[in-house]
Amino acid sequence: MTVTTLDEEPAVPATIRDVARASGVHISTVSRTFSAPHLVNPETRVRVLACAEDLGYRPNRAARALITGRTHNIGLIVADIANPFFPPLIKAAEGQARHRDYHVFVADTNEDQAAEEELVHALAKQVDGVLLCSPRMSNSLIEQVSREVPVVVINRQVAGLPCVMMDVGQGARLAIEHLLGLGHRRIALLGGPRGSWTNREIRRAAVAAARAGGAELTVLGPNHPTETGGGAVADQVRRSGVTAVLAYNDLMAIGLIEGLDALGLRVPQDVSVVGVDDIALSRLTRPKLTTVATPTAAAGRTAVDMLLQHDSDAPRGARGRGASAGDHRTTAQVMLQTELVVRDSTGPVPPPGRDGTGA
Amino acid sequence: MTVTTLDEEPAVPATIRDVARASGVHISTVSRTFSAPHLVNPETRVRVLACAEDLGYRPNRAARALITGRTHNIGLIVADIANPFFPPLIKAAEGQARHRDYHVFVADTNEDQAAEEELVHALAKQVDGVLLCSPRMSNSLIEQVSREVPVVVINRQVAGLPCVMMDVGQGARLAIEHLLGLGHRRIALLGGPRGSWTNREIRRAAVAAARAGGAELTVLGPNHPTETGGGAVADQVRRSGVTAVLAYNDLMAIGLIEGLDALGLRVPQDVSVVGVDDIALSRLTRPKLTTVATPTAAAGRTAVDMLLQHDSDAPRGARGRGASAGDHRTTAQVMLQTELVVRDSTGPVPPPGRDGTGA
DNA sequence: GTGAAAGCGCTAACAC
DNA sequence: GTGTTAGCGCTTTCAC
Repeated sequence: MTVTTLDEEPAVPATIRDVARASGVHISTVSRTFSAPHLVNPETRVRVLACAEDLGYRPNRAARALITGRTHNIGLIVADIANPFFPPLIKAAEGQARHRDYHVFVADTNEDQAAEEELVHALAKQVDGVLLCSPRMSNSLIEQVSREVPVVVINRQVAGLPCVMMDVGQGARLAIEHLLGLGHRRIALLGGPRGSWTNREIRRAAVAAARAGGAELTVLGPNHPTETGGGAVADQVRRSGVTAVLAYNDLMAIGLIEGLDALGLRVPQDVSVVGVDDIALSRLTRPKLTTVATPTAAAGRTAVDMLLQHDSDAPRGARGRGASAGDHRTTAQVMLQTELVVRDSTGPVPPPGRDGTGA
Repeated sequence: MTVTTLDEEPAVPATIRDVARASGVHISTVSRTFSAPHLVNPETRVRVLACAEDLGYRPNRAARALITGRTHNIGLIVADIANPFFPPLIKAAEGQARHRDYHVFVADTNEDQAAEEELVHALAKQVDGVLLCSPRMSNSLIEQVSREVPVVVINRQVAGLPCVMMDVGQGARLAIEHLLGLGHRRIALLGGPRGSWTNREIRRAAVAAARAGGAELTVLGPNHPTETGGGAVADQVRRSGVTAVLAYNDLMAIGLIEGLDALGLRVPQDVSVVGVDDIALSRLTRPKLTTVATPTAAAGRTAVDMLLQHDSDAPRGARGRGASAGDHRTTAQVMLQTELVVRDSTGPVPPPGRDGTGA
């Protein structure tokens, strides 16, 4: 009358108890076989392992996490996975995490602040830490989140929290100086999304560099940081009469070039355009894009390292209560260098009066 | 001598017990307040909710999953997140999942079959189902995985498993017919990665269409499905003397165009090139790419729907043992239509002897 | 080296 | 409508 388990494929995953029963030991011995093999008699170990293999047993990481407090997962929240800026960062983070036996869960917020907040809370208990990439949240919200789960912020500076930044300010300065060197004196800055730290940094540096060079800088924006967003301002750029544009990112720069093209303006003959990011795409368009290269892969790796630096520490939550998310970890702030890559989308300032905009 | 919890920010996340203590009810009442609010007295409910809010309590989804058997997460495994083909699919899947109160965890396998297998196992217990996108695994491995966790396969046909496919075969046929119509009779097919179902479908259809049109089809490959992979065969294409190429995907097509350009061959004047996927990028290159558009967003949405169609069913594993991963769900197989988008990378066959390759 | 027992945070019968 | 109890799959003292 009892239902016996036949030697078939398991309809339901085997648990630690099934393995214990099959190998004739207590469940704690099975547990040890997987989490502390050296504590178990070699003979017992091979027997247990054989039975486990046989039953297709795999430790349930979620159950383990409930007691150890460590899931061996890390969360990575990005604004827009379709923006080619992010994938290299994601891949680098995944690679680095894998080396340390961690898995990365990626979540996309669609550039939406509310989604961002909701996601980070949903992830909080399922991961040992979260990489917040280019967050659009307010600083205070980020701080609040960081009390719930360890956080490393990428592409933003938040006091008291570990941050990995790329020096886009320096990059923007180099870009402006490059344009000044080509003779440009009327320059536009294509602003990015509201709430973006990167955007603020670029603007601050660009404004300063332009002023220092005696150039006039027009700020256009905020804009959606996509090709569409860049294309949408082409007409505005034309009317503004500038001879050069620094865009918030490559996608916008490329969209702008397309848009200008449709209006009959050539890049770089009529207008010079500089992007930021150096996404793979920027080498594939015609003209190839002059841009500020950001070390995205390095940022991903560094962020993972910073998050996992206390890997061997006491667990958070559960048994090992005490270690608050943010405290006692060195809250290092790392600034990675950027560089200007000059390609074909920038050129000498056109002779005055060359098109209808006057000079 | 006892450490009392002060009214400070929680150093450790509040549990259901903390809320119970604070609101003077039993933990099961707190539980009900969150998972079945209608079963609890409105007055009690508001009190509990207030305390919960106060303590910053959030139900631990992992602990809940342990008992309900449902995590409200779904896993999405892709070959290469940096391939622009995937992000639209990912975003669509995420959007659809969110509507049903599910979260999507994305994992990247780096086109590596072993990583793919490892990842799917690691994910299995943390999600209610897995979307296997363009898997490189063998069919038998996929079937094995599907006994561990519900699976929906995207971009591949596996007997007995729910699949969402895009009819790239039809697309390839249209592409070849388009080239035939332009007078091309010597055509190359740039093969994609080994183990790709899409690759096999394209080849099968292209070979058939070419034969039917009396054209000669040279198959080149397998190749890595990236720009680099496409650029690497440019010389081979030139030497083969073909006048048109159908590439496994847009990335390879774009890489090939770059490579041909470097060899002094113009597209489409000297060689016509067709891609597959219609990634956003294909509209941004010069020449704009003629390509087979695949409904990636629809595929993502459909796959989520298929995975979640038994949403309200008994839980898998845990208490509700019995429902095996793959059984009793309608294993529908959906084939989504594709279409040919003609842009600027294809043109009439060049006059014979136009370049050194002869005719 | 191994077993017994407690318990992680939570839900789900079942009483009352 | 609420409390009691058992237990999800696992780890971790503590004995022996």
